[in-house]
Amino acid sequence: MPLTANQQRVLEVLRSAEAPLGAYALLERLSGDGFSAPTQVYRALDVLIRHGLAHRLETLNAYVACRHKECRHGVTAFAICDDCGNIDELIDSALSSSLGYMVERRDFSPGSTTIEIHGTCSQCASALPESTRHSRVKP
Amino acid sequence: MPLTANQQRVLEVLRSAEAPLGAYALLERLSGDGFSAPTQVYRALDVLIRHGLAHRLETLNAYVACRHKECRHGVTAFAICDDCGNIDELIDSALSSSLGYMVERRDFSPGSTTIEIHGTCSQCASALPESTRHSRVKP
DNA sequence: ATAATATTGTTATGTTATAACGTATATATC
DNA sequence: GATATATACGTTATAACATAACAATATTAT
Repeated sequence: MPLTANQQRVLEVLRSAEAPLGAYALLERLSGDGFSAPTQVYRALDVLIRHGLAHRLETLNAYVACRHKECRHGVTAFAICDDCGNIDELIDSALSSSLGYMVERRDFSPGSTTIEIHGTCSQCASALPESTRHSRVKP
Repeated sequence: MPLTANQQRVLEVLRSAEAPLGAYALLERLSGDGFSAPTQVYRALDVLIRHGLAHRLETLNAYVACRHKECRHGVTAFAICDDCGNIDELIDSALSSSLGYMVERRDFSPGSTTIEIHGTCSQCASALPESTRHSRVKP
């Protein structure tokens, strides 16, 4: 399924970003490129997310490009480094199983699942002593 | 640790609610009781959440009282019924382990973790045939 | 070609959350 | 008790995030 010009542009900006971007941050980087209002960004994001090409991080109100070919897998967990803003997109079968069993035991029929783990990535942990570390994003 | 009057009131409203409440919904129910601005609600929520007496549901921008005595356990997952709005607060050691192994393998040092599972609870699933079901909250 | 579907740009508005300020009220420490 | 220190308070204003509604255009299928 082909993307429209606007959807392409939003995806490109997300892909070249080093950290998750909010909708208004995206808009800023796209203004002068035909984008002039938040609606346009949200619309493109909506399509990208439905196609598994981008993800919304609920705890940050921000968006990232999917790192995988396409994300139509089961459960995806996000490891979010509060220090450098880096996102790791984790797919783990043991985690999926645990979740599956847990909800099955409760007779709960799961739709979509959000998992976001805040913390410190290995690089930041080794680069900086605990005391001098500063949070770039909300914990 | 004792709660102030305002914090008590917010907690009471949350406890007597049947579904998660947004900050402005809380404010509405508390106006005429000394509350006149969102800041007051957010401040009380902040304390309640830090003390493990309430939780924020990131996918709903809403708040619930903790169902446990006090929630200073490890990871808590929320099963959110999109049909009736009911919240189930799940603590599962297998899930915690899976998460623990997963991040350990990546040398990620976890702080707080958010897990929210949208879907349909058992009551709603049996009460209504799939086709006639309507979503009360976002999926 | 024509109908049905999706996307576009624009304007306006709704919803959620925080900043900044001065005041008040507790909680310790002396 | 007096004094410092921490929190909590109410108020006003504004920031940040997201959607509604509309008319126009472009795409796709029949």
